[in-house]
Amino acid sequence: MTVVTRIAPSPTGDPHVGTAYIGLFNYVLAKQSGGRFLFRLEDTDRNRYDAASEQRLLDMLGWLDLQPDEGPDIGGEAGPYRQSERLELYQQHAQNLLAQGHAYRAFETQAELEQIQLEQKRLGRPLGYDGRGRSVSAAESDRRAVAGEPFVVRLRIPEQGTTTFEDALRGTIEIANSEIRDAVLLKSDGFPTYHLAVVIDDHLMGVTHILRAEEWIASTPIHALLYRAFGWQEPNFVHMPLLRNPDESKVSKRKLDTSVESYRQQGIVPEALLNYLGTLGWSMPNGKEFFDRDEMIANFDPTRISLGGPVFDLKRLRHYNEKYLREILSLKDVAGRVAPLLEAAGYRWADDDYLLDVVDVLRPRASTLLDFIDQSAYFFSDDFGYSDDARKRVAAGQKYLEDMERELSMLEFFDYDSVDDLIRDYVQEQSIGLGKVMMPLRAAITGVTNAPGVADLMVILGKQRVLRRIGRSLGDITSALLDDKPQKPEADKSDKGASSKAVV
RNA sequence: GGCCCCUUCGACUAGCGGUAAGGUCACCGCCCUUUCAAGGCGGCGGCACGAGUUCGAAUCUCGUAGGGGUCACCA
Repeated sequence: MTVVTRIAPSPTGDPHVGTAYIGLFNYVLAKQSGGRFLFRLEDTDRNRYDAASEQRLLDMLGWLDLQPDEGPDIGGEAGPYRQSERLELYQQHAQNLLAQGHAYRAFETQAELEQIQLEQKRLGRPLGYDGRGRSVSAAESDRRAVAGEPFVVRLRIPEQGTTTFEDALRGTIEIANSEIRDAVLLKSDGFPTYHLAVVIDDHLMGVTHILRAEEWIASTPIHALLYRAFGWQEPNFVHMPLLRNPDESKVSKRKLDTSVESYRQQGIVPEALLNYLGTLGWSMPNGKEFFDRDEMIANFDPTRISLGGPVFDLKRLRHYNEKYLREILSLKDVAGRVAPLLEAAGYRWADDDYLLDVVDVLRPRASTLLDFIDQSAYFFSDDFGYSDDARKRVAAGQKYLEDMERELSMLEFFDYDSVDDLIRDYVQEQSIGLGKVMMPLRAAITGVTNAPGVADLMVILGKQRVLRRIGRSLGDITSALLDDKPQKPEADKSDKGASSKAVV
C-alpha cells in the first residue's frame, strides 16, 4: 500500500509553527515508505479567508524543504486542491447522505440556535444542538427547501450506542453517541464544514494516513461515522500531541511567537527549525539529537512518538540554531546566507575570502543570522561609534596604543603569528598584563569591548585599517572628539542587539 | 461542568519487569582565556500519589490527583 499523507491548512493569518510541525511528520511518514505528501487548502470559511495566505503557506513549505507532491500550485490527479473549487462535490455527497437518511436539513436560524444555547445554560443542561430538526418530516423539509428557506445539513448521529475508532498511537477510542452532536455538514451558504470536506477529500484523494493534531480526537467520531455512512474504508488516524505554550496550554499567538515567517526573519535557519520540531514528541532510535530531514525519514518510527504535549521552548530552538550556525552548516553555507543580509544593511566587501573570515570569527558568538549583522559593523565601515566602555579603554591605554601604532606600522608581515608575537613581546618587556594592551586595541579598532580575539580582528581588518583606527582613536582622545559622534549610533546598536536577543 | 486524551529532572526526552533512572537545553560552579563568546570538566534536579499483580516495578492493572483538548453554520 502506498502511503499518502497530506497537510491541509486553512488560509488564515501567518503560517503557523503547528502547521510546520504537522507538515514535517506527514512528510516524513509518507516519504519513509516512498509515498506521497499532498497539500490541500481548506478554504471553506469565507469569513476568515485570507488571499495572501496560500502563497505564504507554500513559501513556508518550500523554505523548510517539505515540498508537496500534489497541491494547488503543482496540480495532481486528485485536484482541485482548494476546497472552494470542490463545492459541487460536497453538495452532491451531502445530497446522497440526505437521500439515505444519514443526514437531514435543519432550518434553525443563528438567532434560534443562540436561543437554544441560552436555554440550555439556564437549565444547566449540556450545550449543543439538540437534534430538533430531525422531527421535521421529509415532505415538509423538501417543501421548505424548495421554497428557498435557508438551511444547513446535519449529520444524523445514532441515538444509541457508541462510536469507536482506532488511533494509531492510542489504540481504540470509544465515545458514546449521546455525547456527539448532530454536526453541521453543509452550511447555509452551501459551503461544507471541515467535517464533511475533510472526509470526502481525504477519501477521494486516496489519503491513507490522517496525521493531525490531538485537538481533532474529539471530532474524529463524526468523521468515522461519515466514512461508514458513505461506505468508505477508514484511513489510519494518527493524532500528534499538541504543541504547548510555556504555560502548557495549546500553542497560541497570544502567548508565543507562532509565526514561521517571524522565526525566519529573526534569522533562524530552516534546518534548525525543522530539526527542533522533529524532536518534539519524537526521538531518533539512536538518541541522536541533531539530524536532518532525510535522517529522520530513514529512521522514522511512528511508535516512537511520545504523547505528552511538548512545550515549544524558544531557548531550545535557539540552541539548535546555534548548533547549525556554528557546526553543522559549512562556513561557506553560513556565509552565503549572511551575505544578502549584510548587503541589505548596506555593507560591502571586497572579496569572498574577507566575508568568510568575518563569518568564521563571528560564528561562535551568533545565535541567529541577524547576530552577524548586529555584531559586524566595524568589519564593513570605519564609521562606527564607540561605546562608553570602549572610550574608557582607549583613554586608559593611550600610551600602549601609541606604542602599538608605531610598532605595528613597522611590522612587515601582518599575519596572525607576527601580530600576536609582537603584542606578547611588548607586554613582556613592559612587564604588564596582556589585557592592558589587548583591551585598548580592541576598543580602538572595533568601538566595542566585546568582540573576537584581537589578533584575529587585526589580521582580518588589515594593517592599513588597523593603523588608521588606532590613530583616529588617539586623535579623538586628545582632541576630546571622542564624545561627539558616538552617542547616536551606539544607542541604536544596543537597541537592536537587545531586541533581537529578546525574541528568540 | 460532560466527554476524550495525557502524566520520567524547570523544559525536550531515553527507558519498555531486575538500570547507580541515561542524554540534551536552561541554571550554577571550575578550567581555558586579552574581552565577549565558543570549547572542556563538574554540579543541581525527575519516575504525580495510592492501591494492587509480581520474588522484583518508572515500566503491567485499577483508583485518585493534576494538566490538556473538545463541546461553532472555525478549522
